Amino acid sequence: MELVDLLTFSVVARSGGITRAAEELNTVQSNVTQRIKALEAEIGTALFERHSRGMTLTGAGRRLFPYAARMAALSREAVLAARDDGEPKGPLSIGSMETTAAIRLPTLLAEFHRRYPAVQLTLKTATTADLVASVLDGTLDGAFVAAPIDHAELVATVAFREELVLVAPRRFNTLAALRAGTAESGPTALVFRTGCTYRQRLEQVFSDFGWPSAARFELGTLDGMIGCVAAGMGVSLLPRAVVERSEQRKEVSLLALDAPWAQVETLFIQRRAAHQTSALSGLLSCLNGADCVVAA
Amino acid sequence: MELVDLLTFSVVARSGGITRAAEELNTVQSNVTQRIKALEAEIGTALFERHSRGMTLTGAGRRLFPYAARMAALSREAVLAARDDGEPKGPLSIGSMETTAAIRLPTLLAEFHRRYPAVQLTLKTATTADLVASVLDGTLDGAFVAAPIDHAELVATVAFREELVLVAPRRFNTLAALRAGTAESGPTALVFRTGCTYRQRLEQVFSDFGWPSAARFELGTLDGMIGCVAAGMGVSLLPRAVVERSEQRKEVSLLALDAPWAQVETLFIQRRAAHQTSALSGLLSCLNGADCVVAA
DNA sequence: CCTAGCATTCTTAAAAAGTGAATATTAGAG
DNA sequence: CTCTAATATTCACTTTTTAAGAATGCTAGG
Repeated sequence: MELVDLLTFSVVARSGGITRAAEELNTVQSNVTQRIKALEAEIGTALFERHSRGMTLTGAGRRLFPYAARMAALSREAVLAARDDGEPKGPLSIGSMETTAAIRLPTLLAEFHRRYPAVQLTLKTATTADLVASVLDGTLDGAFVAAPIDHAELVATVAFREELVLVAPRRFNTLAALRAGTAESGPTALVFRTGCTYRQRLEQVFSDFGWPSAARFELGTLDGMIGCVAAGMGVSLLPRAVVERSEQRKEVSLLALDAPWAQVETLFIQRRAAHQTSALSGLLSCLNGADCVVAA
Repeated sequence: MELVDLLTFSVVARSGGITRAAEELNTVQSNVTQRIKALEAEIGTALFERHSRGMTLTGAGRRLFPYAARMAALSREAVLAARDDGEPKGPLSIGSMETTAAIRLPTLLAEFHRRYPAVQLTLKTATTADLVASVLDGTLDGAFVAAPIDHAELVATVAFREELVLVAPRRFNTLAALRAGTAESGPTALVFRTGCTYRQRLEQVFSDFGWPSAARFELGTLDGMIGCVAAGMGVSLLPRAVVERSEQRKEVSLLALDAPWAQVETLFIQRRAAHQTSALSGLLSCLNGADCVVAA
């Protein structure tokens, strides 16, 4: 059994047919058929059920499938480990939640690139659940996700601790004032896109305040959001560090929340079993060394 | 990079030379040379340092080496997982300490074989340290070893709890009598071969009794040992369950020890990451179901 | 009862891997 | 210092494996 066979198997299983798989693998049907047949002969069981509109996995195929992915990931890792002579270089795939990417990573990654210019870093932004899955299957070397993460295969370290504050128009300088000065259903919530943890948190907070059905306004950029708050359009929930400058410029009010609402941790996760590349070590040293962890 | 290449690499690394590796792989030198060269080209680094009397691994080679073993183990496991349809069958490699193999396993394995005749079980006996290593590298599916085992990659379950008792000649019916009736340096210790946990324990007990330099007499069989004790040759340390019959036949005295000396656990260990074969599940169900766990 | 989409089979061409002899390199013996 | 034995490498050649393309067979859906 060779890795090519497993790759072929994997693609056929995913695409559900020899023809589609052949296309994806840039080869012809007959070739794929032979590979699958050889694999089935070697293992001694049918891996697919054939029907006229494609193939589906048998029980044996379903059991084999995860191994194909693991073997592929392991072989990739092996090559990287062999190449990795301690000098951070080569590819490094990192994932991040949207907000962290927007707020925290620019400075971190700039520092990282300054220190280790030979690393080709790619950043993928997605939701926490997606990122966890990607790290687990080896697509990503690591990711910044929202706490809590509790998975036996993952190692998590606290990357950032944020204090979330309500960002309100200047005229509301206390929570009481905000409550008094807005409609029954609450102020408009200015939020990032769905899947963002801060957004979920804001919705919890609003619910706790008795504003479960407050209006939502979705924005894509941090500056836009602060601008909208300053213009009196609504309130938002953001890390204090990010909006402190805006407060000092007297554009907005920052309203502190009770600890359970305010505390939020961003974790950096990586696979427990994986070899830690020098590039990844470099990133972690940037994380720790570059004073990026903001105390709550 | 294919699995064959990694196997070739692995053998060359282990044997330290192309010629020896070629022999082991049943092929010719030139072939191995080509494979290694191709692998090095693909990875982009030299994996071996060539000198006139063979080859040794470079840094990159040393980093790659463990992956070769892991990939091989994973591919073996993949095939077994695919073949395993829930009906215990096929090969199952189990390790055990000598003593456990002699004392506990016969009934357990008989029951196991009765229930699952399609499983081809092989039993390897060795020391705990060896067994742990074998389980970790995938050579064994599981092993019975002496507690404590604390390794992140292993899962351990208590298989047997034994009460160890001093087995003494019939005339010593108390510990005091034994102390009084033997020489200053203590009685002869009848022990299994080195590496056996009960032997270590007996040596600790003797040391605690002030007999650090008592004579040792090494025996290979349990019956021989009991016979020697009965003949008044010395004392031994064995699980109570094993020697109870001998006591009832008034051949020997059983002298209980204080709890810390008497308690000993036999663990069954398996790799955490590994797929649990049906055969292995079957063995575990025998362990739990067959009332093999003797309460302390 | 066709037809379109799919898997399989077969033949042939190409690529890869294996073989064996020749060659180069070097440590150690004489 | 030279020779020898052990070793890796190179090269020409053979065998095996794999890929490609055409042809065949199967089946659901119109």
